[in-house]
Amino acid sequence: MSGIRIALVDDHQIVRDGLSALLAPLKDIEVVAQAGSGREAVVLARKDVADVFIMDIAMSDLNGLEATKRIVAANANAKVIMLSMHASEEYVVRSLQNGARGYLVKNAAPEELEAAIRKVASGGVYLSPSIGDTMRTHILSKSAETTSQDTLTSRQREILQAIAEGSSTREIAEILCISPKTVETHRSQIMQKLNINNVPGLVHYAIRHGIITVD
Amino acid sequence: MSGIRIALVDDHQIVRDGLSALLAPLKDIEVVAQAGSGREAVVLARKDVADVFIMDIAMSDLNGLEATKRIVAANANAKVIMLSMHASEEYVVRSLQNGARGYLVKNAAPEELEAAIRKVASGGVYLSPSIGDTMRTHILSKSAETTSQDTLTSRQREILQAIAEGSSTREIAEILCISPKTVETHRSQIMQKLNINNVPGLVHYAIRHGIITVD
DNA sequence: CGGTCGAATAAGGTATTTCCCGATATCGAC
DNA sequence: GTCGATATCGGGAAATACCTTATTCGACCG
Repeated sequence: MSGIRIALVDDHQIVRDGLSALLAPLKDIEVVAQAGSGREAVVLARKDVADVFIMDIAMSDLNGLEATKRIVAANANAKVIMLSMHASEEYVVRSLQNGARGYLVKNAAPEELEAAIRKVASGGVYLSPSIGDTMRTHILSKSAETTSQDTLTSRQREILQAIAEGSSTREIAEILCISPKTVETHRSQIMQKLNINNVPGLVHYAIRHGIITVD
Repeated sequence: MSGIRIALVDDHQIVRDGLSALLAPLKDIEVVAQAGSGREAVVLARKDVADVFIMDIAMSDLNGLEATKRIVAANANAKVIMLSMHASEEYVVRSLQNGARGYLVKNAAPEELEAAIRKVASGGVYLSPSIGDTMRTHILSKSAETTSQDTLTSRQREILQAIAEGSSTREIAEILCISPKTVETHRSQIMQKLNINNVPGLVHYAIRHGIITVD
């Protein structure tokens, strides 16, 4: 292997460029692509342009968790490292469940980034040191767990995210290239599944389950 | 002046390091300090260690707006460039009101960062190009402008809370013993004041401002 | 292999809600 | 004492939601 090919996924260009600059001195690590959204990242994964995806967990158009799931589904070679502001247990667990191989909190030292990339590229799993305690408590408390399965399908989560971010039915239909009627149907099915019957309730659910973030 | 001294303020070290790496090639611009919180930044300002502060607007311990106000109060020489994810009119106006000299959206090109630093260091004001339209609409749409203050009346807060908690227009009307029409009027006036035009947006606002809680 | 089931897509028709206009009364400020 | 902001309502057009039904497609199962 001549080098490790990296794709940066974050909806802020300045963050991407910053990461890119951080990685530039490392000769065998090359940033070969950038994506400003989850959707773009999935396209990159299909083309197999990169070995490791460094992905912000919170993005507006298709969030990092969902994007990760699709990336690993689209390309078994692709490894994903999640970048997050939170060391929240739920995010970590969900990231790993969705196929991520690494989880870095954003206030990690830059050396961690390199370490994570090398570990993940060689087939390992890397978690920020600050994750340790979180995970331990998680595993211990896992006895009565029942896997907090959201019964939502990925399509439903996608639509829920858009709704909770404030997109109108029509806008969602246009973005996803489906009929507004279909979006309505999805919305009602989501509401029925979750037993929620108003939009604010959906927003609360989405926030609690990390589908969107409010900061 | 031998060079421009920069202080980076962001609560994520990896973002600070990224910015630092971006600025490293510029020989007359030197990053002399970093702060991981607004409070630390204020301390730096008192010591007069930097000419220009590059500050994330969203920080947990003391947000960028408040920190900016204290920095310019503590050191008249200090200039502040806000870094934000949003081109929101409100943030821009509040930033400038609080004494910031520049406003950059995070998905700006890296060249913008340099341009902003030089402009601000020489006493000017720099706004991201994408701010132009925002500001123009702001000035136009507010001929009778009085204030861009988001000070909702207590009645408006009351209604906003109910909306954000999931009550329908009709339900709110019944609870408050007023006409649904009145509730509608309140809602539109709230939306107009806050420049938000959908219910999820109101929910986000209410959460951010502690009018409701999600946890 | 045929059947069923869940998921995604969509349409039609009715009910409800929003949106845009306007209106009135109060109340504090200048 | 007028002016602006607030709080209260209504009419009517436009948009949206809600309910029901339907088709397609892959998966799974006996």
